[in-house]
Amino acid sequence: MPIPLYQAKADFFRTLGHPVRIRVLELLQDGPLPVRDLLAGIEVEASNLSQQLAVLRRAGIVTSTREGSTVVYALSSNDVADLLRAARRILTDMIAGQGELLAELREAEHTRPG
Amino acid sequence: MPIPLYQAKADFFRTLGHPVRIRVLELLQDGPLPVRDLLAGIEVEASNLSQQLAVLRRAGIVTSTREGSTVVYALSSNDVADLLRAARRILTDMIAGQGELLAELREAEHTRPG
DNA sequence: ATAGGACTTGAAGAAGTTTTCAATTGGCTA
DNA sequence: TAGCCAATTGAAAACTTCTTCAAGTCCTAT
Repeated sequence: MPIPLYQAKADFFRTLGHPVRIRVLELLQDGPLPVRDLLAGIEVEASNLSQQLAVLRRAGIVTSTREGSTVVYALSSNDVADLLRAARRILTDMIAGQGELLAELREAEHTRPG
Repeated sequence: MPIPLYQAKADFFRTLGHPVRIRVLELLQDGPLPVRDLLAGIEVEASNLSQQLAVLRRAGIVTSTREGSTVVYALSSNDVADLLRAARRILTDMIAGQGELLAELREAEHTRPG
């Protein structure tokens, strides 16, 4: 019994839905990095970062390989970078759109609808 | 104090992270629809659908307009449709990738690492 | 005004996720 | 092999989201 595609999509987006996980993916967009560097770039405790990396690993979004005493993470597909770019575009538009909405709302306070 | 972009992104993805919400967005990809039609296309109680529509509305991803006694929903930007397509592509790749991974794992059971 | 249909809302409990801390593993060097 | 650093794990508590149900709004027709 295969998981329906809409469920898989929802799971995938839910996996992206955490600020630490987003920052990890953004940092990995320019190439693989050791945990040490992720830790330096994100304000979070080591054990919390590890938990979030585990979520990304379980979802198959990143891969980890041990190199000596450090562990290096990488995006498992560069389509993920595309997706993050698409999301940035949408968000930019939406924030701009909300700016307009806000302006309309402010106007509405003065020019009450008839 | 503006919300950091990585937080906005995480919130946005979290909003997409629910099977009913994904199906709503998929149904709206081809144009606006009244709630009645969404309800016909998704196996969920009316009140549950309403709750999920409210989540999408609050996030600014869909808009609703009342037309007589029915309410019509639409995507607020067609970039959302692009994003869903990007997600479908990634998911397809990932599922294929996981097929390979599975094959490797099965092999590993027989050819134990030395 | 009343009834009925379409949709939404509020609130409470159930279910799921996140954070945190202590304990643990794996590798390196003395 | 002892000690250390890097990273991970398990488990409990704190928090958030989801589902459900009863009650509510808004429109249309009688």
